Amino acid sequence: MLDTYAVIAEPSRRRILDRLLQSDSSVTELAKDLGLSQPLISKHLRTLRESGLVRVRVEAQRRIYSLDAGPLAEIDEWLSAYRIKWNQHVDALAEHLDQRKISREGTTK
Amino acid sequence: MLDTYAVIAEPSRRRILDRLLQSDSSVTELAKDLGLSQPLISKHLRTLRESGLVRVRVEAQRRIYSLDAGPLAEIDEWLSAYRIKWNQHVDALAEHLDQRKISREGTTK
DNA sequence: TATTCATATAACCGTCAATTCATATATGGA
DNA sequence: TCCATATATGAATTGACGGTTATATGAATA
Repeated sequence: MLDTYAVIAEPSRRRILDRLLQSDSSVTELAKDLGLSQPLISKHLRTLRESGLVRVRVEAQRRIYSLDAGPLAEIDEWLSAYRIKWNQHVDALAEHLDQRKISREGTTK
Repeated sequence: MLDTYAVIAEPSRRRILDRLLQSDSSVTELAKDLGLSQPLISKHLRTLRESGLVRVRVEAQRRIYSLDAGPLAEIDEWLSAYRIKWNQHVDALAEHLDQRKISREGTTK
């Protein structure tokens, strides 16, 4: 089973969470809203369920998924040790982004 | 190239960052402290470098790595939308506990 | 009951990252 | 110059994960 860090490393799963932040949703509704296949959504929801980030309730044939942000607190705690630091390094960040931009300008992608 | 979420999804890389939070360090020192092989540390450091989370300076034969927490701000921002949710959860829990407390206050027990 | 809707899951494939081993590069010191 | 130290990197392996297709399960409905 994936830990919370690995779970939110996946962009589609973050989109699912962002969507559930707005309102609870069924699987089909999520698939339609995010433009992803139903099996893929179901798979991601399984991962999210197993990591405790979403919960399900059954309504007739539908499964309604809702957000549980609790597990994200662990990451927030880990980040807190770094929060003091990044203000000190704003200049370095800007410089780094410039470097990345320059790197990408030579690529086909 | 991995994005910041993927970079910190790797436990060893988080350990490297945690280590660098204490003090700057050479590759060999990191390898020794974390009990990982030198090539592995170098590879993780490359990833961390490319994502802007660490910087290097050369001191004789050594490369001294230091932390740059800047990119973590992106994750912190993403989390901020959820922060209110787990506070709600905590509030709800606290309220629930308060209710129980109030209930008990009427009883002889 | 037959059918349709909603969801989960199995089987499979391709990709990609983590890890190890061996080696290259570069610096400092004898 | 020769050797040791410090680090990076290439090659190869392995395993895990995202995504698709096809199918199973089960509930609602005509």
